[in-house]
Amino acid sequence: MLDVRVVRERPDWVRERLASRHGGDERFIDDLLELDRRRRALIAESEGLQAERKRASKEIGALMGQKRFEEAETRKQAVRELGDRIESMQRELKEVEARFEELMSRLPNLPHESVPVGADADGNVVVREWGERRQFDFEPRPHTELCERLGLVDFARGAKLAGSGFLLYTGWGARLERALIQFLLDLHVREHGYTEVSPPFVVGRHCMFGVGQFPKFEDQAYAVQEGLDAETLGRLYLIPTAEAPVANIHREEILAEADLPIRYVAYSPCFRAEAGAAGVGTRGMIRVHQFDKVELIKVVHPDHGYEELESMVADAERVLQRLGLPYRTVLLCTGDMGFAAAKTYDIEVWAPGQGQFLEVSSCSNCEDFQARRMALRFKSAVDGKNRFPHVLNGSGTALARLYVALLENCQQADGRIVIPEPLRPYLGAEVIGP
RNA sequence: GGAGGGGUGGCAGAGUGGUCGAAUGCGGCGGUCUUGAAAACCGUUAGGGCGCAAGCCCUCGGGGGUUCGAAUCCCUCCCCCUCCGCCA
Repeated sequence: MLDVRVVRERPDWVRERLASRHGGDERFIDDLLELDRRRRALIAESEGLQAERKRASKEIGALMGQKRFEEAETRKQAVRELGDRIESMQRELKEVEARFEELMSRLPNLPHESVPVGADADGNVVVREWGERRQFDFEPRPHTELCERLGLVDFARGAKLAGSGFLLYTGWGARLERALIQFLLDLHVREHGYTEVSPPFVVGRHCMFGVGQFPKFEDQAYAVQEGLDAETLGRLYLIPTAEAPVANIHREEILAEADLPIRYVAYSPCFRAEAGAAGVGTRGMIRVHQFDKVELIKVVHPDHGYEELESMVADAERVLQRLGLPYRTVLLCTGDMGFAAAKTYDIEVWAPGQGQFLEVSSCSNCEDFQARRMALRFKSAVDGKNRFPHVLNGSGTALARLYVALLENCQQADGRIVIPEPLRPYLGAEVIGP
């Protein structure tokens, strides 16, 4: 959620910033400002009347105390009419406020000044590349083929169970997935100082709203229903990312400044309906309805939001460095960023079997956009005022695509997979294959 | 799922229709005293909104209602606790 005051004070600037994203949203600014004016006028007026009623009611109480009942009755009649006016005014205020909130909640965050302006992914900027792409003396196979040959993932039976886009890992395939999760969690906990949490894999809609998933992207979520009770449909949602529960941990709290920074790491499966994306890269494990992810979340002082973003990206990159997987880090342009983000870096790992880079991490500073939506504040040690912290999220990293890259990069001519050194203790093997 | 009890400020805990945004205690912060600390004493300490400001309004789990007036009465939803049933 944007700060209304900023919209009020610098509407042209806000319009320009919004237009630099995907565009279109800037046209709501005039409506928004009009609703804001109307809203404040109604508040001022109805509060004046409320003050009057409050005073009069106290007087009535005093008259009753003095047993001057007739005078009290006369006053009551007048105050009753006042009450009616207040009520109708507040009904109108409520409507105006609902429309105002609706508009506010659908406006995306404003891009940070350091974000390149661009319409789509073509405007993104590669900020660094790491690692040498391996030279193969044979044709590197795609992960799908490797998985099938080695019996790591049973795509057909996964689809049989839950439909296409759901994976059944088997044998060493399942063990490798588990080893990766463990490796990632340990890396971030032991070496990067994050606190491990294990959240619910479903959240209420208030949490989805808090991180900016709702209301705009409700069509992308899996809604849960309890048994046969249709009333309960939509009370809970399968999480699309651990960001949904973890970023909301301290919602509606006022933290002490000394509590900051807070750094959490969490493993969770992620569920994405991917409505409208049917047929787009649906083969294999690159785009699926359920995948595992280790997520990083930070809640930090606004003065340090951007240094914390840089260190978060470094933490995520370390994953690929340790595994020896070549990658590049991309600064997203205004047109390619997510709804809540003010600045985002994507990390893309090289997948030789695909002949392309795969996005395995997306690290964003959402500034106070989410904190506003979830009423997350901290008390400033300087002036005692309550302020909104910056909330950051980053994948550290997504598993399915990391898995793809690992298999494709580490494959041998005979089809075996040589496991990267740091992962061996977790897997309990150096090589997968016959 | 059934029966009962309960949600008040950072915490504990009063308040059952009026001057109550809320006693008191603890904790926190500031001060006095002290070489320093403790103790004692004094003061201070919820959130949100509107307003240039003075100030005003709202909030006692959420929403709705009764009333001139609601923390207090009614309805409803949510959450927590105890017991029973079922169950990983």
